[in-house]
Amino acid sequence: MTVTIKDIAKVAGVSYSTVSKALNDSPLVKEKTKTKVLAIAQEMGYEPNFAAQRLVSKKTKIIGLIWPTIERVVLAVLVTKISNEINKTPYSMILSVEPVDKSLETFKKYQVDGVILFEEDVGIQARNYPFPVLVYGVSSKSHSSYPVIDPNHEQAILQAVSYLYELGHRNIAYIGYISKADPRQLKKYEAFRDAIKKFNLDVPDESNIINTGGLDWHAGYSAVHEFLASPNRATAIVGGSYDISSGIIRGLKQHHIDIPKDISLISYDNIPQMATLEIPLTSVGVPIEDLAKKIVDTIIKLVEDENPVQHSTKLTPVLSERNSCIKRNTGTDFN
Amino acid sequence: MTVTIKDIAKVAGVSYSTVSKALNDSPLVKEKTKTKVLAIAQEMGYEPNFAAQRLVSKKTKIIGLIWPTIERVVLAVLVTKISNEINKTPYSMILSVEPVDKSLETFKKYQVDGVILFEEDVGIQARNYPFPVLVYGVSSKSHSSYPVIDPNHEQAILQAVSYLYELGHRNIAYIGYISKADPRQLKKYEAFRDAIKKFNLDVPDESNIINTGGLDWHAGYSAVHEFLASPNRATAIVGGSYDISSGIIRGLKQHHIDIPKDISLISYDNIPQMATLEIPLTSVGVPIEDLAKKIVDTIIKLVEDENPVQHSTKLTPVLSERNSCIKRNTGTDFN
DNA sequence: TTGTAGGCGTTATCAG
DNA sequence: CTGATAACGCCTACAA
Repeated sequence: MTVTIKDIAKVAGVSYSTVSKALNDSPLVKEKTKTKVLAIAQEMGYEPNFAAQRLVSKKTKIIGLIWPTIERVVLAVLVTKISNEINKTPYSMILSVEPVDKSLETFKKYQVDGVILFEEDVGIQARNYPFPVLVYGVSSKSHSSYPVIDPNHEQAILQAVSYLYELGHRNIAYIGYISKADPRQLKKYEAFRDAIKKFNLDVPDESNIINTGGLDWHAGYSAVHEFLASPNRATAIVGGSYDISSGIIRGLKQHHIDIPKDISLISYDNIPQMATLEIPLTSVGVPIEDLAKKIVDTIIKLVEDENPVQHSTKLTPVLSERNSCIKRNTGTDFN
Repeated sequence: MTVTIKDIAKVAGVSYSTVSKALNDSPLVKEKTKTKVLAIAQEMGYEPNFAAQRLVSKKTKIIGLIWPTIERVVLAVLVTKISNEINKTPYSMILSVEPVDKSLETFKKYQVDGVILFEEDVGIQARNYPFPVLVYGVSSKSHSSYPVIDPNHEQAILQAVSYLYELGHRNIAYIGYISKADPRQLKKYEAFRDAIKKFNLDVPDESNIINTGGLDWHAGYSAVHEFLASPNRATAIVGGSYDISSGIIRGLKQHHIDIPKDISLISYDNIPQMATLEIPLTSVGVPIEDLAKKIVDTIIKLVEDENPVQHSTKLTPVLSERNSCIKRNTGTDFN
């Protein structure tokens, strides 16, 4: 037998509407009765009935998260953080690992208040759903119908290249997954091309750009062989993701190439796990906590605002130094 | 404006209680009106209001899943499968990545119908929660208060050792994480010891057992060095988990040791991903789909039964051959 | 400041 | 077979 406000009312000797008001901290009830009711509620172990609250409020206080491809570390970390953040609010999170369309249908059924979508595919049809949808990914025209939280890959990669340039590196390679189907990966690749062009470091045949063909550590590991086979080996590498870079470390290690003595390595993805790798990796990207916070703040704002501003946000990535890159003699020094 | 059964009632020219019955396929309404109502509901795009249904039914149709440590591939796969399975039922899943105690409190608030718990710690206090809790892990006295789905590590490991023995291997090593804090890992270790004892293969100093000290691929990778340093190197390895074994492959490869020509490798964890590793790995364990199905079936049964049988289940692991083990001359052959 | 009454959308129990 | 009607637990005008 769960205790309801009526039970409390009886014990407190007031009507249950008064209890309701007291519980909701309404200014319409005397401070004294309020504290009394609260005390009794506490004592009786009262828990509000969500279903009833929802029925009347028309809100579910549930945020849906769509994450169709669950098996990658970085996103797993992000999901964890998002869940943590949501749990700090009155909302809760419900996860769907089904395909996007199906997930949205399910969420519609469940009448969630809002949806966070980890965009993995390009073609997301912007149907009319009865809740705001926030996309985490690359902002562009293609899905302009939804607001987007964009971790600003291009700026992050530019920071990485710029950092290496400052350290004196003039031959810089990129090892990442170049996938037409994944805007996030594509963006990083393009950003790298732009960055080295900006610094006049680009090589005509793009031999300093290696496509891993995948996103797991093994893809990065394998790419190292290709990297080492290059006639003019770069002195520094930008790794496209956490998993890939962890593979790169392994690959270089196998060939007894020291990081950072022989080769500097900087990675995209700014997550704490970077520090606990075999070699703590200097990395660029929006710190994952900030990212999670921003995503949660935004979706809740979208949910609670009457006329939400449907604009996208580009975040500001930061560079976290962890000693996997060192200064390099550029040849223009005077000694 | 969402459409309710009352709206349908008006259009159909019947009372809304009839609509309710029709929608629930009650035998108390004529087939003709039933189909008519259903058609209208369909046409008007009716979606039942979960909050209202829950309010009256006292059920939320939500299963909570507690998964405090999200960053491991095998469990991620299992969660995905469980989610898929639950989505085939009228239930939905809500995931919590918070610590066990806090998760349970949250779920209590949300009045979930049941909880699945991936046991990571030994000391789970069996409080009285208003829903059934199903533990995935090792069945033992320590948490006898909850029913447990046990993937039967001991039998799986025995199958692996037995399989290698049949192939002629007499020197078999185990590489896994031996953690007192993780009953699942501990169980596998103990099972291996028991298995080789059974076949009289045990070495006194246990030098054929290597503790990776961790569960990620890198832990397995590092353990290979230790393995190779052993004076009497085994001819076959039992890997403790998917991640660990993927590291072992890598480590052996680095030393130009061929699988299975030089060394046979069999792994715990029977997931499809085993087949897509660099070297498709023969593995033992309950197939992950079966596991997911069993878990979901069981929790739903617990939820829906009036007097649920609180007993634990040990599943039957299977061995899936994928050509990472070969026959070995035992020395007792006659040629 | 407090209590009364109506309603949120459904299901279930009775009469008709 | 069908239709009132009363819950379910809570919120919120409106009355007192």
